[in-house]
Amino acid sequence: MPAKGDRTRRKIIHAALHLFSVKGYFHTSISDLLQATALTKGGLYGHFQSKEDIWYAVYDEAVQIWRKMVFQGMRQVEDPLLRIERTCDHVLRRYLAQDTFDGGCFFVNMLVELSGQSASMSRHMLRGFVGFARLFQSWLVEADQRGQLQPGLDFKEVANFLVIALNGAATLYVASRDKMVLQRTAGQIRLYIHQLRTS
Amino acid sequence: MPAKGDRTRRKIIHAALHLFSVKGYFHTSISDLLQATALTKGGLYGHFQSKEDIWYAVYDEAVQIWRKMVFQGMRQVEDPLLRIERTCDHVLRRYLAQDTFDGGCFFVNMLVELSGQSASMSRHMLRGFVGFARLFQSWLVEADQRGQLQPGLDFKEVANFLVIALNGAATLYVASRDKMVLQRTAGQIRLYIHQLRTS
DNA sequence: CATAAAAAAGACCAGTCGGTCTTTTTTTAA
DNA sequence: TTAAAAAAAGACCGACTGGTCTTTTTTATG
Repeated sequence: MPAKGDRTRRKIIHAALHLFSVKGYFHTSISDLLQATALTKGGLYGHFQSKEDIWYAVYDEAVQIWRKMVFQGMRQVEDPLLRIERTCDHVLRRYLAQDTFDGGCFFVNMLVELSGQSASMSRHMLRGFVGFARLFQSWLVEADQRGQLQPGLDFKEVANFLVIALNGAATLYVASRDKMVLQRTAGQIRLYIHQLRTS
Repeated sequence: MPAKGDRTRRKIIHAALHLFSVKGYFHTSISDLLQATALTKGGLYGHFQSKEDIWYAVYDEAVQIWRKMVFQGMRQVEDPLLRIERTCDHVLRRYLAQDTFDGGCFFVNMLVELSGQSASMSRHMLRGFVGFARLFQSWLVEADQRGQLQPGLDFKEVANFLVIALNGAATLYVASRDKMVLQRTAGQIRLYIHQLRTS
């Protein structure tokens, strides 16, 4: 079983993850990738068929890292509303504030850049965002079954709004590099979630 | 007074505004611009010194259009909280939902794409976003002076959160093209603002 | 209508783009 | 240690990048 190839492949993926995050997909050239990996064209194209191919591998890797950061220890949190609050907090104060990928949020950056450019790539990402919203929605349903929620709430709308707030924070943070943006957002999201509770 | 030149200049700006919105700044080539304006290099570079020059002109134009759409009739609204609500609604249901520039929100798209690429361009835009947040903040102060707000609110934080929510809606809308995203966000923002009121 | 100035044309530039292909080197396993 | 396979090298490709510059055409004005 060849081991060297896997290592190189991973090296490419991580270099690309960093570059795509910071420079964007289109503005990252193959030469940038070659420089970052100390490879040549032959070396790189032996592992991937195309730039787009690299992107899909990068996306998968990014999802794995993101999941690990954001949902860590979340199974033990029994209160579903607290789980939502903590998850949002992890997105803002861990994933974003610790500059996991540099260049802000890989997913939001790519979503904005690739929408209208590559139908398949943006569809791919959109599925991720929708899945995230649906997870929040299921936790809201869970909270409702426990009688924790105010009556008359539209769960889908609330879940959507949370994802949107996180996305918005990522856009403003990437430009300002001001961690206050993240803290303020975390504060308001907590407030918002508290107001969903039965008073 | 030459009139033809101005018309061509405007034609370039509008074509670029559309292309930058849909394809992004880097992914829009000068040839794209030439094709869209039916000009040649000589014609285009007679009006602008560089691609970046075009961008700055496009930005100014975009701001003008955005302002007109979003703040229309807002001076007559005396209740500052209602003014905030209406402005957010205009951003979502007019500016975004009517696909003013195609490709979602020009400002958010550019902010994400150009952050970390061009310090001057992203600083330029960031100033716009900060100004928008400050406007909300001043309206919140106004509302507070009228005794309309709950005690203990952080105006800066609230203003920031509103801008962030609008930004987030733009990112999700550009990818999904689902107007429900905008309606849901409008609903939640209204709810959020209502909860700021003295109960 | 003539003329000066503005506008547009388009050939040209060096550099870069993503990608291919043959050759060489390195790694792996017998 | 050697042979097969995997990995990497790097020359090469056509297309395209943003931008310059001289020439031609169009426009506005006396």
